[in-house]
Amino acid sequence: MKLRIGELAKKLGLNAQTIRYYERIGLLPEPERTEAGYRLYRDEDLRRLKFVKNARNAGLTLGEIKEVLAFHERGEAPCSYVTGAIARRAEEVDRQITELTKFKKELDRLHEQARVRPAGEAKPDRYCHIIESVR
Amino acid sequence: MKLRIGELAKKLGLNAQTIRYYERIGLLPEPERTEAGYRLYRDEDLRRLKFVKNARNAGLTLGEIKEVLAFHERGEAPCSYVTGAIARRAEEVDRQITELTKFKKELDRLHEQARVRPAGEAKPDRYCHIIESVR
DNA sequence: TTACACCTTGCAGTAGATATAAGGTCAAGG
DNA sequence: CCTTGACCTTATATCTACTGCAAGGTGTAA
Repeated sequence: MKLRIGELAKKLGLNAQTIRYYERIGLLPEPERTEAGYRLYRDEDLRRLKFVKNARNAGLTLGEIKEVLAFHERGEAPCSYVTGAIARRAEEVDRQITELTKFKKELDRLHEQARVRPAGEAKPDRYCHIIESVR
Repeated sequence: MKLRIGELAKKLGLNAQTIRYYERIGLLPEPERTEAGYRLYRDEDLRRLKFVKNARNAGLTLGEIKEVLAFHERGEAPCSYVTGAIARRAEEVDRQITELTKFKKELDRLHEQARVRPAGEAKPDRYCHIIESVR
């Protein structure tokens, strides 16, 4: 019924350290403890942490997730905030894909450069002709 | 002829702090100083920093760049090392593009979800139906 | 009893910078 | 001569999202 931190971690595929970290930064409430001081998590905690994990998977930062949880605590629907965060993230991802695609082309070109002028022919005024040919 | 850190930074589109940081981690040698202690950079320093910037643009980590510069200092051609680093990076970039593309699809789906069930209809047992629908 | 897995806290480290504080230098204008 | 402002100095903290480690406590099974 009640889980210790290792069990909770395993259940969600997280590191126990990560869960403690989330608690420290206020993303998770302080849980109940056993007499020996072990953290004990209830279903509610499991749900909350699952939510955090999903939100991370959706690309929200921990800061944004904290915001969303704050909405929840105030009894407000965070959905419009979430929608905004997701839209921002989607745009960023789009930009990243564009960047990386250009970058990949450049890397392939550099790799070609490496083949063209073989290694060993170092000139003293150059660090490396491959890098030197970066555009 | 000789540049102060701000001029060097502007010339290369870098932050002066970044240049000091590079010096601190041993990527750049300690430059000459004026009597007042201001750093003075020569053409050689400019070339070296330009190289570092290019290598960063090529996706090498600062650690890898350090390696490459060490080759240079030993009078060896770093090109085969560089070729390896670039190949590794290219593979990684490919993986990232694949990941991000999947992720973008998921974000778009989530955005669609947000439209489907309008905000305001919060149920008490849920944090946010958008996030809850993350796969 | 001893081995072992698990838990605790606290602190340090990662990459690659960027920001801030508190102060020194230098040239121009009033 | 003095001030203003841009620039420089160092040292330290901050950012993100964790991860690792040390030193020790707990709980159970052989």
